[in-house]
Amino acid sequence: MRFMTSLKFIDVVAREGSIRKAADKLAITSTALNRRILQIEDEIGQPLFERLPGGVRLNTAGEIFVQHIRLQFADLARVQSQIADLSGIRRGHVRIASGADALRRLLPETIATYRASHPAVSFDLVRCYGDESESRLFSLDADIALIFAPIRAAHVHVAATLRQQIHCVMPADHRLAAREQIRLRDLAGEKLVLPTAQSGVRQLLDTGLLRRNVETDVILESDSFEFMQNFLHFEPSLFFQIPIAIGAGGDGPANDFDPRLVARPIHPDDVPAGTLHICHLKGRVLPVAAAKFLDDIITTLRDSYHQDVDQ
Amino acid sequence: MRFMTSLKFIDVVAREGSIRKAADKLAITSTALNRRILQIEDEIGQPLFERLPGGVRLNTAGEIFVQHIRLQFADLARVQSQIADLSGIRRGHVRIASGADALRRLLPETIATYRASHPAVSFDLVRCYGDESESRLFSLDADIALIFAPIRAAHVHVAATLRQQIHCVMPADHRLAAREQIRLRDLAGEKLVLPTAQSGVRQLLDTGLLRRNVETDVILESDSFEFMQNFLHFEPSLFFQIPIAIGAGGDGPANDFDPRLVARPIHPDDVPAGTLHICHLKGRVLPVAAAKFLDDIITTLRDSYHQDVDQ
DNA sequence: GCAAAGCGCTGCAAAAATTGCACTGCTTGC
DNA sequence: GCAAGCAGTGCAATTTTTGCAGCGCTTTGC
Repeated sequence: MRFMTSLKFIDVVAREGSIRKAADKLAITSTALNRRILQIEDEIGQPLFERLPGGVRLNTAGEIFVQHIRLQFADLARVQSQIADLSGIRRGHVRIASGADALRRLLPETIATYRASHPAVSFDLVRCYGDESESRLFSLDADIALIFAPIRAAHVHVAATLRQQIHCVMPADHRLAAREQIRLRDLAGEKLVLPTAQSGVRQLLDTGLLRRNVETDVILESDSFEFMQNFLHFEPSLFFQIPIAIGAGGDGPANDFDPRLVARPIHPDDVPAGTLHICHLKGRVLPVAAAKFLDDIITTLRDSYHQDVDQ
Repeated sequence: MRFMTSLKFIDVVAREGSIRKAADKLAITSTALNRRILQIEDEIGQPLFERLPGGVRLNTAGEIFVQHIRLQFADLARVQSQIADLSGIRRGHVRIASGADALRRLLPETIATYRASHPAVSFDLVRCYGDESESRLFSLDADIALIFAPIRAAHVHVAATLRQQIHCVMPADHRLAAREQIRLRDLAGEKLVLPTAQSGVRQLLDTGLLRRNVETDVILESDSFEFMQNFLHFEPSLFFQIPIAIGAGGDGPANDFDPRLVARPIHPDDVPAGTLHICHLKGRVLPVAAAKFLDDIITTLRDSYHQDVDQ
């Protein structure tokens, strides 16, 4: 897209924070890039960047303009996929930002199903915590975000929510495995494996544990659910998940939760249920492929996971 | 805006329906323009125009793309005015499409009041009928439309509505001037001066007259309310207006309705009240100036005209 | 029925722009 | 106080865009 290059250049400079670095990335000389930026600033009538000793940074006008640029790119992509649709090709690209919770089963399954009927649609999946997911929506680097945490920013539109009770995962022969529900006081003295502090699961757990003053033994902290689950086979301990991450509740053939492990819900009086938010940027027209995929996620949750989905 | 020229060119070609005509308008050669269009079609991967013997016409892909282009231009204008706002200049431009009804008092008064506090904001006013107003919103040639007629297109967002009973305007010494309300049967044999068939007032009147089979004498048809009002001084006859067009109801000093004429409402059982719609394009973020002006119109109607405004 | 006019499109040379190189002035970090 | 890294500038090379002349085509008018 020749007519978008100057705009793309500005976007990259804004991201890199330096004209020279951006020029490197764009495979042109810094002088050419510099002049393009000066020219556009001239056309706008105001500088878009502050010149700092170590590079450049967007000023307020630049922030506004770059946001406009990113929206243009996203909208152009939408228009292109819409035009491609006309010739029956049905191609497109969907960019998702998701917490680790949805990576075990929900997203792999939904994406595979979607691609079965639309093989020309490609996907981008970035695993990140709630705050980054939100900012990815805002910078239009993601079309859809799955966030298991409270939503902070006003620019996020929540298309659907799903209540999830935190479960305690343990070896099948653990003394707590006999219980139907776990109380927090049961965890006293137990060895815990916890997700990092940024995780929504951890935040919910922490408030419960702090309030009740339960003395626990946190032996491991990780941002990888897979690692934590594997760890349990080597040192008996407890870790925590939400149902969609466990894969329980799904009725497909691939309920792949490890048979040597069991999951028991924590009593809702101790730790309240959290909310999985399925979101996109407020006021944005999603590309056809992304809009359709968003529908698919919600349908999958309702039909296959038998979960109450609020829309 | 150098980086928008190619897009502007496509927009103009689409409007002109011919590359050569568009090239004339843009003050370049048709060959240069032609090649720019071929290049963009190449980048899009599909033709945007059908080549006809007498010129070119947008195909479906082109329709989608041109709509995108126009939105970009409108959004760029919004961004620019937002950036200008930062430096405290508060400039901007508001484009209005309105029926003749709002031209007597509502728009002059509201625009003047607005400009008193924002002297750097300029206005564009195009007088047109409902259908054209709607298409102007769609082609982003207008930010705001005032339409006294039913809304047809789905892409129009109605920000506020105002019920308006049609009034019959006549010389003060007319035999009907004594009545508080006019019935359609009173009009039998009267000489009528009517707005053109495209006008909302005319459409409402026609359905009433047809249903009741009233025999009338239409001596004049015009699209100019001013002309029709002046005509009444030379040949006693009846013409029709809605309150905001008469200027009645306003409590400002400029109730400029001609003292030699009087207006009497038509009985609502004969001709139902019509609706004035104040609209903008659905899903569009209006430029700051336009958004503020839209608020002002609604406030003026509510406060100064004491009209019930539905939002 | 045939010429004239109008249309989109192409080869080629001129004009205009963008780019890269060498270099300046500036600040920061060691 | 000197090297390194930054944005910006003059100038020549390069790439892109433009204009001219002309082609093939269809419609219009006599």
